[in-house]
Amino acid sequence: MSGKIPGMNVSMLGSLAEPNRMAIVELLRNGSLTVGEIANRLELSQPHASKHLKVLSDNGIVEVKPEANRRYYKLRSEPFRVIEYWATSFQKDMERRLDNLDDYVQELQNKKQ
Amino acid sequence: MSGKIPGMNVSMLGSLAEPNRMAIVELLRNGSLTVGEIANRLELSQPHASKHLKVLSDNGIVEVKPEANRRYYKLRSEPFRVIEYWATSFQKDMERRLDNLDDYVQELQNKKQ
DNA sequence: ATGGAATATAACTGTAAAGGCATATTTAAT
DNA sequence: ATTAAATATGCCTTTACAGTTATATTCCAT
Repeated sequence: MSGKIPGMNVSMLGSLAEPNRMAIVELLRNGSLTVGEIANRLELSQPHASKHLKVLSDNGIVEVKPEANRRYYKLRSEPFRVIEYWATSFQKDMERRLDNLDDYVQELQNKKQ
Repeated sequence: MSGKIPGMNVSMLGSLAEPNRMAIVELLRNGSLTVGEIANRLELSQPHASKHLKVLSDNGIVEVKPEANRRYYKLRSEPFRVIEYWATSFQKDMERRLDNLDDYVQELQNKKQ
């Protein structure tokens, strides 16, 4: 069962486009943390932290490792590879268009009519 | 360690994290387009397209070149460079942590208490 | 088994943003 | 001058989601 290659999708981006969730992600750069630790450091209520972590988890940004009472959340690397690839592809397209002078050609065509 | 990435902010990500705006951005891969062309191809109302373009413009994703009656929108490259750099920095941090066995160390520390 | 700690979740509220409609503004053409 | 085309913007409604509170669940310790 070859897993489908997860592409770029808006909901993944959306999960990162929220201040508290971005703060969580930045916090997890340094390694895994429990819900309580995350809530404490970011001064969020526990349910609030859990909710944001669920969004991040549903979008594949983080993964959980239960350890007795606690749940350790940590970043997954895949979404960041996907985002990097996506962003790079845009830069390549833009460079290519510059090389081919598509802009200039298109501009001329537009002025023709 | 590993501070914030200059230029990366959630509202920029948020401007891309909406289906119609993502569609606009993908459409603009091929070059600049007018509001009307964008609205037609994506089957959006003209005001709707204009509104989304304003969000993208306010966040530096696109730039405008007025040409008589029309306004040509095209992608800016900077935000994509910023996003790529940001995503790359996360992968580097994760690789580094793997190399340093930070996970293991942290796990031990956590179990100590 | 009982109590407490850590976490998840359901129900609720408030607010911000998407989407639609009408209109203002700018420019070209006649 | 007048008309038409392209675009922006303001107002309105609806929907989505962040945030709070209360409660349920799970696990450990005694």
